Amino acid sequence: MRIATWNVNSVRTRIDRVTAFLQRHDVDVLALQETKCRDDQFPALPLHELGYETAHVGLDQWNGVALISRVGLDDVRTQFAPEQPLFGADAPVLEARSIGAVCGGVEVWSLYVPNGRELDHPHYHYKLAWLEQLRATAAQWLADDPGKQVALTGDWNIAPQDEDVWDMAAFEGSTHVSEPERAAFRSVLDAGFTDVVRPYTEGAYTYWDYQRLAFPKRMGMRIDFILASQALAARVNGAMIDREERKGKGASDHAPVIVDLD
DNA sequence: ATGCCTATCCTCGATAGA
Repeated sequence: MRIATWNVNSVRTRIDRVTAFLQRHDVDVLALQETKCRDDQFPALPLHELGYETAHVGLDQWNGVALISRVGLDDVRTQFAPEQPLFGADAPVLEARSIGAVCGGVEVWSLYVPNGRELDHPHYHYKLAWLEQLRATAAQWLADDPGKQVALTGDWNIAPQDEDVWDMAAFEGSTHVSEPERAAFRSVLDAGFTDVVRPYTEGAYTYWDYQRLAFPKRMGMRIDFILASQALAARVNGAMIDREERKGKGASDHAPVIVDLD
């Protein structure tokens, strides 16, 4: 079975790239982030025509996450826990940042971790609270069922190690590399999850800014991850980052991340 | 060195992205 995750940065703009990607890599389950549309705007038809089921949650033009599967799509949930933090000063809202379902016996989550914006911004505290609740929830899943096969996939908006950005000096005082964010990411690993892609893609990035020729200059970041529970990690036999997908006109600023299971 | 930012909408400027 092959599972992929991709911050597509608008699914409507890039639906042709999505269908081409699914076919090019023979993908069974694809988790999308930043679909940037409402449920009624999600382009499900071309995916159904290829034999995939779809589940999507999107409230407006911001955020939005989806699961696309041809190996089953059961028990769909549009928040990882009832306690998933809300955002907004006046009227806090549950943003469309997580969707999970059981696909071919694996519980797959498409996660879009809040960006954080600035270190002193309310969004940064929201990001840390969101990650802490995800950790607590995922730890409880494994406490209830140590053999559970779970994939926490998506755009984590954290570069966990210095090698995950092209130049640490360029990120002085920025989000994505701060110690609290890195500690939050490590705490998810400590809860019983493993980055199953890194061993196969040493030194690779998953994101390159649209500006300043970042992609050809190799000024990238590794911020998209597939974390697997122990039972799932034991099935992994390969992984890759589809850097080709970042090339050309109309590319997302993120590349898809793929993992292969026995 | 696959290109000098891109997507959205209550759209021509503001907001968000990382």
